[in-house]
Amino acid sequence: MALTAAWESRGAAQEGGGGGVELARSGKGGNGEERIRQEHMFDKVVTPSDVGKLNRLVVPKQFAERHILPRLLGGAARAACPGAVLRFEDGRGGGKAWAFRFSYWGSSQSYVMTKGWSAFVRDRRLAAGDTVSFCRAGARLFIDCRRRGAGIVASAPVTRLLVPAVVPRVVTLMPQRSTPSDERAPRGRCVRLFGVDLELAGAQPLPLDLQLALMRR
Amino acid sequence: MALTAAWESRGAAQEGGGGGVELARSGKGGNGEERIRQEHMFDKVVTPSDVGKLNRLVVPKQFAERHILPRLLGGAARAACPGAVLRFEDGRGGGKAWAFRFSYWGSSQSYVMTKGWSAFVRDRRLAAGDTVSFCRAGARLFIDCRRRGAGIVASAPVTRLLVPAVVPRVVTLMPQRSTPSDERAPRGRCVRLFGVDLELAGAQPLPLDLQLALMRR
DNA sequence: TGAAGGACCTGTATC
DNA sequence: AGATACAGGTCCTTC
Repeated sequence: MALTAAWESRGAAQEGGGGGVELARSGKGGNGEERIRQEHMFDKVVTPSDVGKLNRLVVPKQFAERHILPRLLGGAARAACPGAVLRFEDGRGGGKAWAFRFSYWGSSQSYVMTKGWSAFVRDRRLAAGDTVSFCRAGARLFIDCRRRGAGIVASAPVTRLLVPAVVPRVVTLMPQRSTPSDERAPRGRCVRLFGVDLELAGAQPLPLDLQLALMRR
Repeated sequence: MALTAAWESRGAAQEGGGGGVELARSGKGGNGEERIRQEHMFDKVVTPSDVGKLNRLVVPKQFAERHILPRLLGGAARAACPGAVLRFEDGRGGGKAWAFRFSYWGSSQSYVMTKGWSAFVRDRRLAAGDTVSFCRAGARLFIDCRRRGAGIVASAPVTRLLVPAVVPRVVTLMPQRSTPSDERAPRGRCVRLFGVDLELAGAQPLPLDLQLALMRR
């Protein structure tokens, strides 16, 4: 089965288009630096199940059907793509990337990211109440997260501007976890999300920006 | 886990050789009676999953690769035989036989018996902690089981002798199940296992002793 | 409809 | 410490 479909830029990639964000990051600079026009796709405040033993993230149907499915097989629907793999670059930069199997569970009529998801949860120490955020820049996908309480109210329309680098602290309604914070990404950095250009640490720009690989069978 | 003997008569099939067992059973006699030289292959103390809803028995890799795979397709390995059916005669005699689908699950890199296994579990009222025992005699395969606590210490070398007809009771470390014992095969008979000749009740000697049928795909 | 079967996945223990 | 084995799960199709 050929999953060719281009995730291509329909709006944001047009110059000066609608929701694109273009910022330069003055970071480690060098030849790895690159301007990236990013478009926010969606946030989700993860549930206990999303970060628990079920090893899956339920993807809101709207997001799945509006942003992911149309790109798979050029509009062919559920049955056609039983097991696609989506590759997301780490929103913090550093060249790390995450691959998630994206599929539809007919029994619960929901879209999920399964294989690979638990690794992200572990690595980022994601906990219930935290927010994962998905973004794209052209054909490249990005994922990042922020802690609960570090929130930005995400009520803006699709392809909105991303979070500012500095945000007001809000009241924490849920008890803080016991995990030592120094084991996590610093909160300031986490909040920054996709609002800035990503530093490309690796030399090569990762040949496959959006890797849609059908898994065996 | 003691993974013992070669499938082939390396020692046992030679006359008077090492591990072969040859006993006459004076039972129902008649023309169905037959002497069978049996060679023990392997035991497994079944886990809750092996007898639960998963409907599969995980076959220890060593046993699968050393005793089963070489016989399938003349040594062709995993990819070549994705779904074979192994036929085992019931170790208690009576002409009953069990067919199990034998396959390899690449995702967990483990060998399993699937289709047909749950029927055996039900029929023999196999429970976690019980032991299933696989044996062969020439090209014929046999399966039997014994209750936990009725154990024989299986620490003998390859192609060891099988269990004696009478064994000392050993201390039962695990609590006895509540299942009434009269619903099961008598313990004495069960313990006997393959240590005696099998009575062939059926008229025809079952045309295919070792049935290796490749299934679809 | 439900149970069985088939393929897939993952954490844990172990080597 | 990385790789492996496997116990215990998932969903989904078939019957």
